[in-house]
Amino acid sequence: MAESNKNLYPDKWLNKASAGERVACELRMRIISGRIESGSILSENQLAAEFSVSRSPIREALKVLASENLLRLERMGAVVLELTEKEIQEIYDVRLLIETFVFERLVKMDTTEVAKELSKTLEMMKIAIKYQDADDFSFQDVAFHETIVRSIDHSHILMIWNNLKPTLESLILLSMRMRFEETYDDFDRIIRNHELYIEAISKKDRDLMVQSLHQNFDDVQGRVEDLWTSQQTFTKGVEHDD
Amino acid sequence: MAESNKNLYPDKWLNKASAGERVACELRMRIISGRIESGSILSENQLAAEFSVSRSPIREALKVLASENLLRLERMGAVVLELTEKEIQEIYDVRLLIETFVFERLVKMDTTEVAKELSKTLEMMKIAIKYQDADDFSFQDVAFHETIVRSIDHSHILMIWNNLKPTLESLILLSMRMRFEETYDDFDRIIRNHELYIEAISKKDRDLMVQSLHQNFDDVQGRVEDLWTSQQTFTKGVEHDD
DNA sequence: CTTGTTCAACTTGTATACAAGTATTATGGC
DNA sequence: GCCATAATACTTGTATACAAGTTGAACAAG
Repeated sequence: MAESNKNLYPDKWLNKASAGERVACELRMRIISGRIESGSILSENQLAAEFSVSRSPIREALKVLASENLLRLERMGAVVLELTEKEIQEIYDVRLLIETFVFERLVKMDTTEVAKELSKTLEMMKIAIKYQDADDFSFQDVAFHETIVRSIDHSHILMIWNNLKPTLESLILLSMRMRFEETYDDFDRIIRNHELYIEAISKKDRDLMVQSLHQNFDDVQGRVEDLWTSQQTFTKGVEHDD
Repeated sequence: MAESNKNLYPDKWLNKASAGERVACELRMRIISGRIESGSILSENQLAAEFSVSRSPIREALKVLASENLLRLERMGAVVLELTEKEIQEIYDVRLLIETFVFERLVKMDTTEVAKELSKTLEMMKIAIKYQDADDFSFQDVAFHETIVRSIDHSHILMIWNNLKPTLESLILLSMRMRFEETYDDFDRIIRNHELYIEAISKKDRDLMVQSLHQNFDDVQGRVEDLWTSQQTFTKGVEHDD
């Protein structure tokens, strides 16, 4: 029971974060993982007591999570929203929108620098696999896609990404932790897909890009479905993780 | 001097708003209109004194404006960012992305209800023109596009819209106030373009939609660059999920 | 004049206090 | 038992207080 109070969000990603950010990251993970059930009503005082901080950082965190559509702020309390399959699909829609837009810009640019950066990140992902570090792997995976988004220097597309990123990060994190517990074969395929992605960007091959983009989504999607259907199995896995 | 202190944001839109929201709306207008110069550094205490509220609502407002890319929160003070031509262009990129996505969904749905709602809003826009009320007109114009976005019931596309909306609202508001002072002919064309838009949605005519969408952009401000070469690729992805 | 140090006036982040409003529960009348 | 009303215990929104850190200027030493 005490174990289930352990933080889901990696502490080492919170080095210089304020209390509000810490609470937001942890709450986000708990909501997406299902540890906090959808439909629950959270109050500021209750959360402040639980996290041993004042209401100020809690308010900040709730505002952030509401903007990510994980909560709905009401008169009395914040209602936890469900991350349905439809929601996951919607996230995929947005990723497709963003990354396709980015690709169309990229084909008009010199992509050698981006490809280099992506290759570097991919190397790091391989190391993370070698040392079985799901968190590091997730971090690099997110960084991979952020590199792509940032490459075209478009502040509003970047804004959309910044809104999507926290949810995506949490999803990937939970998904990858599960995989490191179970099947290892998946990672070869993930790495190959990323290599395809880099190749598509280097060669400016639109079809290859769409193909790898879809496959990359399937990599996350498949496991996410299990994620909320077998909540207990997952939580156990986390507790053993320590 | 006294005149320049008048609020730019319409009071009647702030009926039930909190102090934080009021400050955010007013600050947004001042930044976008240029009354607050880009590069200025705003501090919480200074703003609290200026708006005669405490730092709490000010902090809330600054967070919001930072998420809209109008400010950059730094160690000491919030730096006001410039709304360059490039930025305006980017906003239209996103509008084009969103509304094209929405249209691709709409053509698979029954659009009679949406068209009806849009027609109603358009009627109100005409009334606003008749009575020369720039604020009402802007309100209905924004509502028109929000109706379109909401019609497909896609929470993440709606999130993107919600992020874009405040800036867009301010831009339209300022633009329309200027036009009501000057040229009147524009409004006939604006109304016609919106009618085209409704027609495109009713008849599910993709070409007409793209045409009216582009013209609508030209109406408000600036030009739209040729970015929709990616339409084909993007459409593929949308159809994939059905 | 230049350089290094100290100090004072700022800044943000967090905690706490207060006011106004809402849901719930208790209570009184029937 | 049942309904209306009042008291109570919550809620949020805002104001204020405090802590920690940063900036920049005054100022002394060389």
